[in-house]
Formats: sequence, structure tokens, C-alpha cells
Amino acid sequence: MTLTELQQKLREKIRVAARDTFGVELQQVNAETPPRAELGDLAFPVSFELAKLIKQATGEKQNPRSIAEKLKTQLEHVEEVSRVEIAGAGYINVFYDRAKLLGIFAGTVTQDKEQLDRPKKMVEHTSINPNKAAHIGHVRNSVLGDTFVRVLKAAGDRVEVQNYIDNTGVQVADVVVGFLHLEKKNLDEIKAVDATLTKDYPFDYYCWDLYTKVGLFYRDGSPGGDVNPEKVKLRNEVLHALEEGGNTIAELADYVATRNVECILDTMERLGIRYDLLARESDILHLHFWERAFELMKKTGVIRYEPEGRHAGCWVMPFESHTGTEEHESDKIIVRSNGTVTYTGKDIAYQLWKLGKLGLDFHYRVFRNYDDGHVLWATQTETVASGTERPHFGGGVTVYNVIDSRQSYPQEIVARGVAAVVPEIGEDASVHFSYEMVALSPAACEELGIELSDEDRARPYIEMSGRKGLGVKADDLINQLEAGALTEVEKRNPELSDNDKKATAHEVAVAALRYFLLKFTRNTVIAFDFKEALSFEGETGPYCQYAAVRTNSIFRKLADETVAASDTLISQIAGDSALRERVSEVLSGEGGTEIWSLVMLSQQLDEVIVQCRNSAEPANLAKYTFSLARAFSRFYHDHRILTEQDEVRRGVLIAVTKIIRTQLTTALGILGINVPEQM
RNA sequence: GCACCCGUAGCUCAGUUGGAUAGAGUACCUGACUACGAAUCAGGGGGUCGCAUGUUCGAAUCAUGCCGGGUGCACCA
Repeated sequence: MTLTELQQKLREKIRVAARDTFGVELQQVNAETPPRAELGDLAFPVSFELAKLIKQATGEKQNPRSIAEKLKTQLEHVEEVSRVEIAGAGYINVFYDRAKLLGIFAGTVTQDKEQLDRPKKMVEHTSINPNKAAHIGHVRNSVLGDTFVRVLKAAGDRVEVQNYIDNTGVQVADVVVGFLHLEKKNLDEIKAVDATLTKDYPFDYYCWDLYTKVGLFYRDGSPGGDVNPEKVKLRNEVLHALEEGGNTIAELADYVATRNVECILDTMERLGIRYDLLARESDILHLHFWERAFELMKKTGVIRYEPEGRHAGCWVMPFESHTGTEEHESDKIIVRSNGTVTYTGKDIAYQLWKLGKLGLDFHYRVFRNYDDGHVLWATQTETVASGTERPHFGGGVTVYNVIDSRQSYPQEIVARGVAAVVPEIGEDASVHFSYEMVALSPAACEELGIELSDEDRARPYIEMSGRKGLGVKADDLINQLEAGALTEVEKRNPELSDNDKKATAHEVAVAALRYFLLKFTRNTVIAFDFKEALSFEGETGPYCQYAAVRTNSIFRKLADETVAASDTLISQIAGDSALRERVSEVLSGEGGTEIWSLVMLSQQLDEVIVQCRNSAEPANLAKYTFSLARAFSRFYHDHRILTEQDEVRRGVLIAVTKIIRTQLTTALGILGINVPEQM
């Protein structure tokens, strides 16, 4: 039995008791964890609500305390419950049988959830324009998305992870303009340059710098200046060539985009982030997904042609919006008067495909094989030989799009548009997994050597901008973190080989970065701060990791037979009342309650995972993991496990450590953080 | 102008579907290492939860109105 199941059982008892004793039907019974362990393990504030309901039903006035007294007796008979107290104005506080539950928890083996029969969920994240290196803002997207994927899998869901590649958009076109018109290079010359680039300055860094030069080029060299229309024409020519396909410019662009994708995938791989499919914009275009979506939208009457008015010649989607009390209609243009489709239109087509409602499919090829056998696929336009084995892509029941909050308006329109075309799936099938941006504090800008205007200096934070080259590149930050971690590892573990030191420093760096990006809730703007991001102390990934590493080192130093003796002892709790009594003593009193609280906290992991899935808020799990690590650090400091002489007490301490090791390692794994041998 | 988000300790942030005395980290001050690893632990000071009214047994949390900050509202792509 898990803690969640026990709580469920008690809730049900309360519900039945309320019905039988007072004739009141409760919709749901809320339970909460008391603020202090001395108050109990589980609290029901149900009496207040009941007092109200009873009065409504019978007119009889009962005070919450006396109601609580009557319900109390129903819970006392439950075998896992040792006693029940009424506290405050009418809280029903339940105290568990600690010894009995310790035996149960210690014996519970966490098993992998069965994923096969669940409907598939789709998560799209990363989706960086493939024209430059990833910066820290992009990494927030990827880490949030990847962690959410891990949460869903931990909760037993089937998940498909997609990374959308906009290889025909303006941003790629801009870099292509840079290569063609600033550097005057053809494809072979670009390849030649690429071949000379090193790991310290890879292709995506090269493009990063080129992209900012193009931004200046459009403005004739002055950052705040107006764009020169003659030069923008060059971009439009490239864009046109990309849409057409089958020409030298498109070929050049494909090389540039693909190389950037490879670089970005390498960056993400450093952080343990992977995908199942790269969905490419060019294939959506060439396989005519939009045309199909257009037919569907016309057929279902989702869009209408405007013969006159300010949108004359356009196909629009009527879009109702509520502004205060009045309601008015505004139209969203899907097809322009010149016949071209807007981004919203393309997004609706792609979203329909993700939900399996478009009636068209891509062709596929293998993009990358990972060491451990994982295969990354990419879409393609060209047909493949029949009989090629591959997974089935698309057709999810729920689609999560990890996109920053600035896109919330367009995302809402896409969700509505899709729901209008396919009413049976509804708007809830499309979820905008929204998050706020990572911005730079004015101080961080100065550290980067960026000059700020007085106006910018007065702002709370400054938005990162790929176009301006303003941002902290992901690889730079990871490098800095690894260097910092390596110094610490060398200090503490001089006996390790260089490879082991580097590998450990890498794990620490990943922990630091991932936790830093996960500790903030999604709708908090992160004002990036170097000192905080590079820290390994306090509420950080390495802190949590360190606690888990110590659980391991305890077991490394414990003799096998000592651990075996503990296991045997704990397994006998259920059937040996004298032993149960001794274990209860260890778990009682101030010190014992401290230990017990740690055990209770550790058993809430399942609940936190479910809550995290439902709220789509990975920060919940990050905060929980930290509090578990903190509680264990205190336990570790307060109790000597290796030298404990009392057999029962030692058994309990070992069992608790074992439970924490499992739970903490699992929680960290879902956050994408590994636990090294030492650190 | 309209929509969405934010306002909680000096700073950066948590705060379950409304619940018991509002919590962490950091900074500052003090103490604990010939170690089951100090990337740690313990203690201290620090709060009109932006303001006001309302809803109720109970509000940081819900409602309304203000104040302050951010973002988004194109036939751009």
C-alpha cells in the first residue's frame, strides 16, 4: 500500500461516515498535511464544511468540534491508524502507526509504470529557429519541456517528443542573406569554412555572429536605424526561393539549417535532452498540409471569404473576444488577399496533424542514432521504400506546445481553430504550455560587456535577442559551470582519474543548470543572474545531488550483512508485536518524529508527480526534491548510522536511508539530474 | 485603449482545491569538521503578503475597484 492509497481509504471512510451519521453527501473530502508533525500525519478540515451542510439540510446547528468527535471513531478502527485527535476549531488529525507503515514502505518496490495502453500525449519543445546557437532562454524552453516529458512518463503516460524545425522562415533566410551578400559565399565555400571551425567556435556560433551582422546590414550599420527596403528585398528573394524549393539557394539554406540543428541537438544532448521527431516546416509546405487544412476549414465553415471591407480578398476566422461586459467580434486573417497563408494557418494545419485529424502524413528518415539505441527521426518530403520499420508518429490525444507566454494569443487562436474544425476533440486537446522569458538583468549585461542606454539601465530586465546578439549562449554557460564544478571536484576528490573528474563535473553542471531553470514557476520572468546560476550552494541542483550521493556513500561503507540484517528486521515488523513496539519507540519522541516526518515526506513523491502532471508545473517537483534533500541532510547530520550500536535503531536508520535513496534518486531522475558515484 | 501575467523578508523566489503560528534560498551576525563527505548542519535579526472594500467559521489565495511593473494585441514573418 502506498501513502496515496492510504489517504484515499481514509477519505472514503470520512465520506461514508458523513453520509451514515449526518445524511450528508460530500462531493469530495479534502485532506492536508498538518503544519507541524506533532499535530499528526494527515488532517481533515471537513467538519467546518459539514456544519454548514447539516444546517442547510436539517436546520440543525452543530458545532464543528462535536461533528469531528463523531467522525473520529470511524477512523480509529483503521489498522494503519494509531490514534485520532481533534484539534483547533474542529480539525480531525490522524496519527499513523509509524512502525507498521515503515515496514510497508520499506518493502514497497517502485516499479515502472505500464505505458503501452495509455493514449499518446505529444509534447513539442525547443523549436529553435535553426540559424544560430541556443541561448539560455531557449534552454528554459527545452528544460521545461523535457522535464514535463519525464513527469508524464513517470506518471505512466505514453509520450512523443517533437522539435519543430522552422527551416524556411525569416530567421534562416537572414543568415542565408549574410552568407550570400555579406560574405559572398556559395555552398561549397560555406562547407569549407565549416570544416575549419573548432569545438570552441562551432558553426552555430559562427551563424550567431553572422546573424547580428545581417541585422546591422539591413539598417545600414546603425543598430537603432531604419531598415533599408532595398536590402530587405534580398531577404524576400531568399524566402521565395526557400518556399519554392529545388534551387541552389534552398540547397544552401538546407545545409545551414541542418548544421544548426545538429549543433543545437549537441547542446541539448549535453543536458540530457532528446527528441523522437524533428518536424520540418519545409516538409509541411511541400507535402501540402496547408492545402488540406484549408479544405477542411472551408468545408466546416470555420473560415469565410471577405468580399469587401478592410479585409477584402482575405479568408478570415471570426474570433469572438470578451472585453469586460461587452462582447465583440474580431477577425483573424488566415489567408491574405494575395493568396498566401499566415503563420496561424500553417500552425493550425500542423496542429491538426499532431492530433491525427489532418488525413495526411509525412515521410520519415533516421536523423540520428544515439549510443543507447534511441533513434531520432526527421520528417522528409521524399517517399521512402515501403516496409521500412519505424514508429508511428502523430495522432496524439493531447498536444502540449511549450512556447513562451508572448505567443499566448496566437496559440489560443490555433486551439480554437482546430477545435472548430474538429469539434469532437475540443479546445482542451491543445494545451499551450506557457512560460515567461529569461531576461538579462542590467548587471548581467554589464558583465557581458554590453553597453546599455540610460533607458535600458532603468528597466528591471532586458529581453534577450538573437537578432541583436544579446544573450548568454547555452554552451558558454555550460562550459563555465563545468569549469567551476571541476575545480570543486578536484578539491574534494583528487584521487579520481581525469576522465572521472570531468564526467562528475559535467553531472554537477547539468544539475546546477537544470535546477536553476526549474526552481522558478513557469509564469515568473527569470532575470538571469550569473552568481545565482553558477552557484552550487543553497537551493541548487548540486545540493540535492549531494544529498543523494551521501545516501550512496553510506551504503558503500556499510557491510552487506549489516544491510541484510536491517532488511530482515524491517520485514518482520508486521508479524512481531514486540519488535513493532521497539520500532515505535525509535520513531517516537522529538527525534523519532523528525525521522518519521522524513519518511512521510518521501512517500509523497507519487502524489507530487501526479500533481505536477495535472498542473503542468515542473517547479512543484523541483521544490519537493529540494525539501526532501534538505530533510535528509538534517537527518544525516543528526544520526550516526555506521556506528549505531542498538540493533533495532540501526535497522530503522538504514531502512529510512534506503527509502530516501530510492525516492531522491527517482525525483532527481525526473528532473533530468543524475547521481554520480562521488562529487 | 483592450487582453493576459506579475507585485509576499534587504535581494531572488515558494506558498496545494480558501485552513492551524506566512516559508525557503541568499546577504549579514554567531556557532559546529583529525569527516557515515562542511557542495553540510544549528541559531539570530529581518513581513501593514502593493492599496481599499467585499464574500465567510476562516483570505497571501476568491470578487470588485484602484496603484505600480511586464508582455501581447499587424494582410510583419
